[in-house]
Amino acid sequence: MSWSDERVELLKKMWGEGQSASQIAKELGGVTRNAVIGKVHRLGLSNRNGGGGTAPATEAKAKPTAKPAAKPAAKTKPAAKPEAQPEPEKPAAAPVTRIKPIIPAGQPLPPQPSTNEIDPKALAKVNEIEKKAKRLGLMELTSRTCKWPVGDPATDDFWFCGLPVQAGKPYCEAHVGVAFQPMSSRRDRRR
DNA sequence: CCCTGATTCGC
DNA sequence: GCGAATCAGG
Repeated sequence: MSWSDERVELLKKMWGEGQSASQIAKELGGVTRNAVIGKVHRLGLSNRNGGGGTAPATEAKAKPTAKPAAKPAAKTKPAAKPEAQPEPEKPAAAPVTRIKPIIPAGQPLPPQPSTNEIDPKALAKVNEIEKKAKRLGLMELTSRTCKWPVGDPATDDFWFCGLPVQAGKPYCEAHVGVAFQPMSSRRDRRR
C-alpha cells in the first residue's frame, strides 16, 4: 500500500479530527498505526493544534535516550500553506440539554454530582459523544469500554456509553471529564 | 494489559 | 519516503 493522495488526505482529515493513529490505520487499511504516525511526522503535522481548546494529553517529551547524534533539531516549518485551516473547533453546545431529568419525583434525591456546577465544557462534550455511544448492554462491557451509564436503569432505555476508554480509566475521555471532576467548586467559598 | 504518540534507523 | 521496532507514558 502506498500513500496515495486520497489516503494522505484521509489521514490528514482524521488526524485533524483528533482520531487516534490506530483508528486511522484501521480506516485506511493495509497500514499499521506506526505507519500512520510515521507519515504524520513526515508530513510535519505531528502537532494537533486547533484553536486553543482542550490541552493535548501527551506533549513532546524530551528523549533521554543515549543518542549522540548531534541534532540541533532544526524545525523545518516556515512554510505556511495558504489553505491552512484555523480549525473551527467545537462551536456547538450552547443550550446544553439537561442530562437526564430522570427523577421519579418525590425521592430524596441524594448525592449525585451536582449536575449543576460541572464544567459546561465537559457536559457539552458528553452530550456530544453520547450520540456516538455504542449503547452497550451490561453484558457487552469489557475492560476497555466506557462504563458510563446512560438513561434510567429501571427502563429499557438504559445503556452504557461503550466508547473506548483511554488509560486505565473506566470511562471514555469525555465521561472521565465529568466523573472525575476534581473536588473544587464549593470548597473555598469564604472570600 | 490495554492503549496513546514519538523516535530511530535499516530498508 | 517508508514503517517495524522500540521507547515513554496514561
